[in-house]
Amino acid sequence: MGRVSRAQAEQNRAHVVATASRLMRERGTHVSVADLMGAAGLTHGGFYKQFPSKDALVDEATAHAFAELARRHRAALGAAADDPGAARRNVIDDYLSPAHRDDPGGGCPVAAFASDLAREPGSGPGGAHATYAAGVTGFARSLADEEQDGLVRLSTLVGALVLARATRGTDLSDALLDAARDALRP
Amino acid sequence: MGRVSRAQAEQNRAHVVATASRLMRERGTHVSVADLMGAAGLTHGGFYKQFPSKDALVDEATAHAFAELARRHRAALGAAADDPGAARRNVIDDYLSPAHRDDPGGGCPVAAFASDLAREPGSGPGGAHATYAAGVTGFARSLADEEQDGLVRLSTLVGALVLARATRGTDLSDALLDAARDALRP
DNA sequence: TGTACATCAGTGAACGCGCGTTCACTGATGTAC
DNA sequence: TGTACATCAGTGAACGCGCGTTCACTGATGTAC
Repeated sequence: MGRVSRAQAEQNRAHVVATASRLMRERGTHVSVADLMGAAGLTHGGFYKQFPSKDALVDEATAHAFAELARRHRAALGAAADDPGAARRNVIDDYLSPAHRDDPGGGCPVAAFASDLAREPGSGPGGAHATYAAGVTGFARSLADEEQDGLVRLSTLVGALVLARATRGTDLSDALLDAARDALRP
Repeated sequence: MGRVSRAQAEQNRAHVVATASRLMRERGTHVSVADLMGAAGLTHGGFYKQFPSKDALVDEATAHAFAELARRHRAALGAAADDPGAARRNVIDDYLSPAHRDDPGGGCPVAAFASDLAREPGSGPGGAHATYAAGVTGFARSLADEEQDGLVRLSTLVGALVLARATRGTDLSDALLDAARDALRP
C-alpha cells in the first residue's frame, strides 16, 4: 500500500481508538488486535506503528468512552438547564431503555468495563482504572440531589442494566429495566 | 498413576466442578482447562474423561454456584424465620461487606457471571443462562416485601458490588458499599 | 517550481505461547470364574 | 478366597488454531536542494 499522509495516519489512529472503544464495550477488553484492526479497516501488522502495546490501547479506548459519556451528560444537562429534575429523568430513561441494553458498544462504559476492570490488575495513574473511578464519581455527582445520594442511584442504574443484559431475551430482562425506572423516577 | 477407584473418580469430578465454580467467579468463565484442572490437583488430559466439553463444565459450575447461593439464602431465612426483616438485613450486610467485595470466587454468582453471560450467546435449557435467570428471580423474591420490589433492591445490591469491585483500592469503593447499605437498610 | 532521496504508515508473514481438544499409554480397580 | 484379565481414570505429549508482538518489505509522502 505504501506510505499514507500524516493527516490520514492521524485519522486512522483516531478511528482505531473509536473502534476499540466500541468493540471493547461490546465484547470486553480481550478482543484481539487483529479483530480490532480488521474492524477499523486495517491489517493488524501496523498496530505497533501507532500504539506501544495492546494495554495502551485499552487505556485510550477507556478514556475515549468516558469522554463520550461526559459529553452526553453535559449535553443532557445543558438541554434542560432550567429544570435539572427533568434532565435527570431523561438520563435515567435513556439508561434503562431496551435500546441501551441492546447496544453495549455504544453505551455506558461504567456498566461495560466493570467486570473487565475488576478482574485485571490496577493500571496506575492515567490508566483505565483511574479513568473509570473518575467517571463513576462524575456520573454519580450528576445524579445526586438534596434527597438522595448519587452513588446509590448509579448502583441501581448499573445493576439493573447489567442484569438486564445478562438475561436478555427473557421477560425478566424487561421487568428489571421497568422496576428500576419506576423506582428512580419520583 | 493408573486407574483410580470409582468413588475417588466421582469425588475428583465433584472437586473439579467446585474448583471451577470458584475460579470462574473469580477470573471469568474463560479460565483455561489446564488452570482449572491444575487448581483441582489434576492434569488437564483427564478432563474429557469427565466432561464432554469446557462449555458443559461452565454450565455445571454455574449451577453449582447458584445451588450454593440458594442454600445460603435458605439458611439465612431459616435462622431468622420469626423476623424476615432481620434476615433480609443480614443478607444485605453480608452482600455489601468488604469481605464479599474482596472474595468474588466465594461470592454471589449473580454479580460474578453477569458480564460473562451478557457477552456469550444463549445456552439453551439447562444451560448457564437459564440457571442464571432462575437465580436472579429467586434472589429478588427473597428481597421483596410489601413495600418495595425485590428486583430494584437486587439491582442496587449487584450494581454497588460490581462498581466497588471495579474501583477496589479507592475510597470510592468503600463509599459505594456504605451508600447502598444505608439506602437499603430502613 | 522540479528533481532526488530519505522517511515511515501500512502490509503480510512469521515468532513463541497458550488455548480447547485428542490420543496412546499406564497400571490399579473391578469382574468373571 | 484366589487368580486372570478386562476396564478405564488419570498422564503427558501432541494437534491445529488464535493470541500479542516483531520484522523485512512496499511505495507514496515529505523534505532538501
